[in-house]
Amino acid sequence: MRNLLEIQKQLLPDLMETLKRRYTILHQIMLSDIIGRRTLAASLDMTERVLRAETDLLKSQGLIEIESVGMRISDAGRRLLDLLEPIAKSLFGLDDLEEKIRTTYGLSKVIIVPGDCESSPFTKRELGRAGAKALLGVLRSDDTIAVTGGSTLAEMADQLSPPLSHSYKNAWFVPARGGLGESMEIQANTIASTMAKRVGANYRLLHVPDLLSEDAYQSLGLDSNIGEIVGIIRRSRIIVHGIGDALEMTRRRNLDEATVAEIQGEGAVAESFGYYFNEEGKVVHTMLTMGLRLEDIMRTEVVVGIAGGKRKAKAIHAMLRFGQEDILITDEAAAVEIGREIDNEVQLPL
Amino acid sequence: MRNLLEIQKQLLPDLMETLKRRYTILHQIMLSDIIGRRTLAASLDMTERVLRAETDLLKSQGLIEIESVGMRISDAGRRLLDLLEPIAKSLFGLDDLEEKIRTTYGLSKVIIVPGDCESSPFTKRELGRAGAKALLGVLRSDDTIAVTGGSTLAEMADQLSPPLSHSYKNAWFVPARGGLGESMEIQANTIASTMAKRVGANYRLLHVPDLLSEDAYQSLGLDSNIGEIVGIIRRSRIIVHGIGDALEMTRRRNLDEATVAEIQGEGAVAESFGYYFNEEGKVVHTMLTMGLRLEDIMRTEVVVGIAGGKRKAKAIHAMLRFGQEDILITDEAAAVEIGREIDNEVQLPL
DNA sequence: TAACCCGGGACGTTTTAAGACCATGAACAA
DNA sequence: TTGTTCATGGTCTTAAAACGTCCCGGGTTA
Repeated sequence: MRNLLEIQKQLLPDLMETLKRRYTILHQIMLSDIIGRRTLAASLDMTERVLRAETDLLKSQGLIEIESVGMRISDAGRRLLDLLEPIAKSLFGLDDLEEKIRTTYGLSKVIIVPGDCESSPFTKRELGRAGAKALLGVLRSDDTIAVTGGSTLAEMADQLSPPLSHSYKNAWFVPARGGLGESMEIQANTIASTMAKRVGANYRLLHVPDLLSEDAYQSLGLDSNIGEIVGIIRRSRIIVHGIGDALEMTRRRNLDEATVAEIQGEGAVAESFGYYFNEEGKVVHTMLTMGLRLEDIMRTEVVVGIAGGKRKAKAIHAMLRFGQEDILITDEAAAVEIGREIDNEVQLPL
Repeated sequence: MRNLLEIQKQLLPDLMETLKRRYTILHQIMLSDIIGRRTLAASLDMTERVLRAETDLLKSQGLIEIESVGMRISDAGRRLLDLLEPIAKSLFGLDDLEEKIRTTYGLSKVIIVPGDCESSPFTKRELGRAGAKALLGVLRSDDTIAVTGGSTLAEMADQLSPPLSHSYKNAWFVPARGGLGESMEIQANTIASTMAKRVGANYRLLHVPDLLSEDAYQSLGLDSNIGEIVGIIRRSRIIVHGIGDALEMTRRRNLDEATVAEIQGEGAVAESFGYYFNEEGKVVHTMLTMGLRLEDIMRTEVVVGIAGGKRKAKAIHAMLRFGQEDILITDEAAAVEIGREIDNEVQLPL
């Protein structure tokens, strides 16, 4: 059932909006027993004219009856509404959840794609698409954008397609951090260059390992070339970062057991751009690396976090508590978990 | 799955059109491997510009890839097509069937509503709605319309709602025939008056029984009042008639056993406006009654037949072979049967 | 009976879709 | 190598649809 909608959404991107709108109108008419056009328009916050177009359609479909005293739902309309209810629930459910998360943590935007990244590669792709769309929504023509690595970011880069007739040839994509000992495709460097190519922008790479010894850090810091690119990175207006589970990231970074134990001992649950966060969103561990620093993130105008899957819910939630996110892209599985935790928190003080 | 599609058809009738269009385009691109805009536009009979709008959208959805050599379907597009196939079948199946029936019997229009009248009252209602819509499509402001009786016609009358801003106050609705010994709601007289009222037209009634003795026929024929209304009936520009199973109609008319046996013996399968037809569409039995005669039907401009349900498929088919129909409104159950029979016919000569 | 709200009509404005052309570039055949 | 063909993508103009807004006659209600 739900599946069909997802399929159609690809061919009819504005299907959901229309469906929601008409459902809402029909629903409102049902609730109101009988209601006039102007009153209805006001209560739904629509202009009279567009409402009229919709009600004319509903009438021609036999879903409502229009009389001189106003509009009322027909039997067919009532039946349709019944059939539509479960669909509408899930349709509006995510909206509500987006709004809840948004207001709770003061974000400017939250996007939840239906499904679960962990179980479906399609959902992961959708997550990437949503991220790409969100990025294009905030991207200006001469921006500098710092991106981290990770498979989700890689997917996002793949899904990034330049909008028709808009030039980003003065924009710069840079990696937020150095390279991890991982496959090429999900390196921050790779992602920065892919994104740049896809939208017709420029890119700079940071050729240093993510994890540095004190010595190496000092000596590399003196390199003028590296210094320059780090300077660019730190002045980014936009950061797009994945969010990782702390434990998983220690493994991916191949940290030694002592360090892993230390990080775990500090209660770290989330990792992003080289910092480890505990459940309260406090930084509990910092890695000595080149690239973005905590203070840069604080002053960055647009911080876009992107991650999905139930297993990452805790980590995402920690990042939200950290409080620097502006836009969150996640999936239903993670969002539902986060919503649950928000409810628990609210109930505790009672 | 199918269910949701039906719901959407009600709430999003316009989106279904675009869904079809985009599916067709995507499908064609898939079949063509790689194809240019102009070539594709020509093969789909669209102008280049509107095709371009669609392909731009398909591209932005990541369903096709546009290169300098032309357009080709992407992996995601191919997957989507697979998923969409069963849906498209039901979306297009009926259209194809309509066209097949239409061309086979030289009709001007065939409308098939999804479902089965016999099993679902909703389908019957839809049949009525479709009939009403079709009638309004051919109705002029000063027409005379003859209608028969029957439950389907009654439903059609109920679903008839006057189109916005069009006056039929010079139109006349008349019954095609006299009254049957049946319930009031499905009398031709009742239906004619209901329809007339609903579109703001006039009506005349024919107060004679459907079945007449020779004597009665002669004497009533001399009545000037009846003569006048029969004259109007016979000059109708439009006839809307139900189609009945022959056997069933003999029962409804309460014919005596001898007559029933006679009609059956003649191979009658269909009944409409008082005539019985065999499988080949030949009139095999005529009832002595007032109202429309065969020769009137021959010269009538617009003959609209409306009936549904698998059980009536044979009868409908016989009427099509009779060859006087212009518009046929039926349901999926009957149409599928008819389609099957057409296929058999075509294959026989091979 | 007066005030109010209804649907439906009308109209000017704005936005969107469509049509028509052209520039440019890759592929291909001579 | 060069000319031709067909592709995309851009732009300009025009036609049409959508929209905001106001008004009118009619029915309902206080």
